[in-house]
Amino acid sequence: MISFEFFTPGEGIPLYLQIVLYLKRGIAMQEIRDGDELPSRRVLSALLGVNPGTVQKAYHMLEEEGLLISSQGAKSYMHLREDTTARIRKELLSADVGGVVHSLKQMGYSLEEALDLMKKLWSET
Amino acid sequence: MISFEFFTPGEGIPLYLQIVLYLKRGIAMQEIRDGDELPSRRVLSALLGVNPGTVQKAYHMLEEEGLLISSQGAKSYMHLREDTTARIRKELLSADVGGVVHSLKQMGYSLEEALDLMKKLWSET
DNA sequence: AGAACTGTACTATACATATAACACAGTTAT
DNA sequence: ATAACTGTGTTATATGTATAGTACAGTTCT
Repeated sequence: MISFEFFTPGEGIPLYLQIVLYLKRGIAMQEIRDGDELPSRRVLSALLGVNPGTVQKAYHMLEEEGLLISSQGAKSYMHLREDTTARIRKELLSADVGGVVHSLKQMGYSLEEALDLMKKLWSET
Repeated sequence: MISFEFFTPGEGIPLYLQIVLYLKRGIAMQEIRDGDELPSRRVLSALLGVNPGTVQKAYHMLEEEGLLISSQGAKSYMHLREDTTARIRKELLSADVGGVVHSLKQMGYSLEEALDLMKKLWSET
């Protein structure tokens, strides 16, 4: 059963996307594998303190991406092919890091300053 | 007059916040200085192709932060004290880079991998 | 004084997000 | 078979974001 113990809701980005993102990160670091069982919509919504419809929206989006399989009445499972992990990993990286590179460049940072900054923030957290 | 020629609208984050962010980045890199004149609500909205109310929301938020001064009928100007630049710079960095450091750590990346990744994306863009 | 600009403030509409409260059908375990 | 779970769908409500259109008051320039 996939755990959500490290899920920490943030701000500025829709809840259902945060759930999607959390699971994709789990896929990227291979903590979530093919066939893993997901909490039901009702259970997860109670666990996270959000609406069942919000969880449904997240699960449904993952199903449309082919990462999740669900059928009426039965439990839901992850569906990950061999090349899926690498694809998700690449997708997340370009979205996460790419945005920051853009910001730092616009703020006039050099690559060296950006690297130093990342080192500093990495050790602080 | 403050220029918006490098403003490129993104997705997933509200337009009025993107305008606020763009100006704060200009402040952080000291391209925008105390007393600088801003485009009027109508002019900027036409320039960016967005609604005047969206620009007003952005300007109003900056005014509430004390970074902008506007009075009825007159033009709007930036209002930046000595310590403001450093404060904004710090605020942006912790928000931008801090979020990515968190993501990369959650995805199981090492500092070295993160640095390599930033170098790669820096040269690509 | 008049024209053209400025900020400010409404109204109405539309869409996305999130909530609550249901209902119904299929699966699983006892 | 029954109970308790599962996925799926509906309705209604509320809030935030973004749009269009309009209006009014103050400022600036000629």
